[in-house]
Amino acid sequence: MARIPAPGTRDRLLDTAARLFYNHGVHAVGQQQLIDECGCGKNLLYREFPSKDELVVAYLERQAREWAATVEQAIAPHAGDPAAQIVAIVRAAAANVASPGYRGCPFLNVHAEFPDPNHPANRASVAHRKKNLERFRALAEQAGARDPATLAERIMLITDGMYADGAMFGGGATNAAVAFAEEIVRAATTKPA
Amino acid sequence: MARIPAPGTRDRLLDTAARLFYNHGVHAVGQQQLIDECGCGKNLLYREFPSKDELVVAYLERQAREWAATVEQAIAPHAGDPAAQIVAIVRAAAANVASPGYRGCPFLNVHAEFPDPNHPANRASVAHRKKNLERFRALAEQAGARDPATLAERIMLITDGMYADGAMFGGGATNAAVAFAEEIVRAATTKPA
DNA sequence: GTCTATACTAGGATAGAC
DNA sequence: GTCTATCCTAGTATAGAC
Repeated sequence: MARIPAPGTRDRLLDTAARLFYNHGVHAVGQQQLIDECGCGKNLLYREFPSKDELVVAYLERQAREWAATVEQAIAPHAGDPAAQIVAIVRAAAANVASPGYRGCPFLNVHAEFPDPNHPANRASVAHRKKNLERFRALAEQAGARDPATLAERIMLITDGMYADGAMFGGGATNAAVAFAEEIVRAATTKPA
Repeated sequence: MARIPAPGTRDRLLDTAARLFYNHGVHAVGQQQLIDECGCGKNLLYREFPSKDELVVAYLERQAREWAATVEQAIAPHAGDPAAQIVAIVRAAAANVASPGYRGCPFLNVHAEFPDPNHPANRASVAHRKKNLERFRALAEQAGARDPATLAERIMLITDGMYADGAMFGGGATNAAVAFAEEIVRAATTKPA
């Protein structure tokens, strides 16, 4: 069995691709540019990712893993308090949006570049959002929301709106979005008088 | 003075470009494809739009004109009732999102394809959104909102979230978004007891 | 064997000439 | 409307260093 050659190659390619794809858009980045910036040979790129489509999907999966880790870290301190966990996730998203170099939600951006619903990149971005919405819905249910589906939908509206604002205006509305989310979570989970 | 050749040419080019750009994304549409679908010659395209960048900007301006007309029509029946006008605009946006073939906000989509803040298409899309936000703020003020800027920001969050939802899931959250907007407009404009 | 680097194909891009 | 120039794309294959 052949020994694994240059163990970090795949990660290095993926890191470079993620940076370039996010900053310039997928279509604007050529494979040659990726190779140049990564400093590896073309054969390695095509050994690890036989096509650009597969590379784009791997990029989205990498972003999804990163986001999942961010969420885990954000909700851990609020174990047993699902209402606080919802707000903590919004707060983590807001921190991303407010960070320098923010350029919009990578899933929404890729989706805009690949409108064909049969394209693997399109499917991957939609799948990620479905998982996120479902998580909000589950937390809303655990929090005893009167209408968990509606609360989850509203939280998604707020976070997606915040992503758009961050991409366009640089994140001026993040504080307002977090306060908004706090308000509606409180309103949806407290018993009416 | 030379007579104007084929008066409808520019509009026909713009209509075709709008359809193709919106459905497939700007980068995915070649000038040759546009010529083929429009049925005109290459010289006409480059006479009307010397570069693709200018064509993209013209496309955005066309979308902005359409949206402005939609807004005028939506708010006219509610003259003198700025709170109702805000909701009417959200309702008009929701109707767009729910219409077949919806593929996201054209300004957000173009912005995702042109990340360079110095690119004219980027500037055009940001400018359009600034105008929209300002309109919401002015209406919120006229409606006597306690905090017009916050109400406007929240309405923008909701509409942008609705656009993202429509692009990804086909507009399942439009009704929820309109109801949400109605609620917060009412809450922000009614006097507290 | 593992890698970088280069050459190459086939096609599509913008743009301009006529 | 056709034809050309120039460039860039994805992807493959090959040459040569270590």
